[in-house]
Amino acid sequence: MTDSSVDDVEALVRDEPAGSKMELRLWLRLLSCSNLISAEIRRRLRVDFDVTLPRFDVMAQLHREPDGLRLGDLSRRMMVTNGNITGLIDRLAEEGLVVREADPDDRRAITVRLTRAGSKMFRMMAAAHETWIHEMFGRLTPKTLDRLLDDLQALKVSAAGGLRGADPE
Amino acid sequence: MTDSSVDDVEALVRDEPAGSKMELRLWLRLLSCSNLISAEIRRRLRVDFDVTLPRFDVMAQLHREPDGLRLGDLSRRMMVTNGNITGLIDRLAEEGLVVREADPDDRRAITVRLTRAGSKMFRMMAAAHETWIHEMFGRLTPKTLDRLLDDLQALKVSAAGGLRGADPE
DNA sequence: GATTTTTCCTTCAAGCATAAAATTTCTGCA
DNA sequence: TGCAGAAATTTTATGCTTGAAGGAAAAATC
Repeated sequence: MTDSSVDDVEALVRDEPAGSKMELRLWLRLLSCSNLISAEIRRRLRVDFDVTLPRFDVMAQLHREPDGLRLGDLSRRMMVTNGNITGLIDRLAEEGLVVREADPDDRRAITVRLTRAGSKMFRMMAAAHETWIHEMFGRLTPKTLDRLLDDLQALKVSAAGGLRGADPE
Repeated sequence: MTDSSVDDVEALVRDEPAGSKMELRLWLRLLSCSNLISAEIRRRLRVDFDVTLPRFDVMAQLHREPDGLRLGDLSRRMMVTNGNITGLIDRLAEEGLVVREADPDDRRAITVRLTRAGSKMFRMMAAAHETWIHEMFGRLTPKTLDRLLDDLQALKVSAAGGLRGADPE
């Protein structure tokens, strides 16, 4: 048993309604930013390229690995479940954008990579995507941008430390 | 025609790979924060209360309106489509947490409100939710918290201005 | 070498979310 | 009055996502 149990008790005893409300507001604001932007990106991917965001994300990962990725690696990188990846790759393969390849050394494993068509398609989408991001983020000053990058990193660390079952070390 | 068209041209002509990369990094970081936190909240809602986040969100809206809300208002507040709300309310009604009520003045409209059981359930979940948020956001200093609140507001404004079809005024 | 455990992937059932089309009801207007 | 159009909701088809269960292959253990 470590000091963490003491911290827990203190956290339960301490009541700070003001601080809690601020934290809640921040969470809601973060969520609305994220949703606003991702909804717009989804919309543009659909209208301009007839592609969904998850498909785009898969292709982005594969584009960085010309030799392909195992399905398990893909699901870990995208932080989604295995079953999800199976379906996404099914659909992308139907469209001829990716191919599944058996691993000669491990018959359980399957490697996926972009086809030539998939790679070409991704490069077009990535260029558009970058300009979209600039349209939406471009009104931030470089200073604000830097600050957000830092502060969100701090938030990420804070949140990761608050995960249930997180190791307090 | 305003000065904004001039800005647009300049934005197109200007090429700033460094700035664009920073913007992309910021977007990915924002997304990973948002996903990390919302995944944890979803997990805890499921484990502790056997409830999904969308259901929790609906109940949160209804809890603020004891007289109930029309389905259309609900879908606008939650920024989701009408069809989505129909299904969510179906399921919540099956569980006895909300009730649909016909509007006597407008036979097209339907008002939804929390039942007593739904209200009780929501109050329990909301209390837990607040402590979860504190566990994840509590390591941020008040200064960082304020700064994030401001900077995310600026991002929201920037992004809203970059929506396709957005009025440049 | 045989048995257990782990890893990798797929399948399944349920729920969430969207866009587009359909239904019912109301409103405005000629 | 009659009727065109708008508004509120539902339906439909499709796709994403999850958690849990299952099967096949590899690795670890005895």
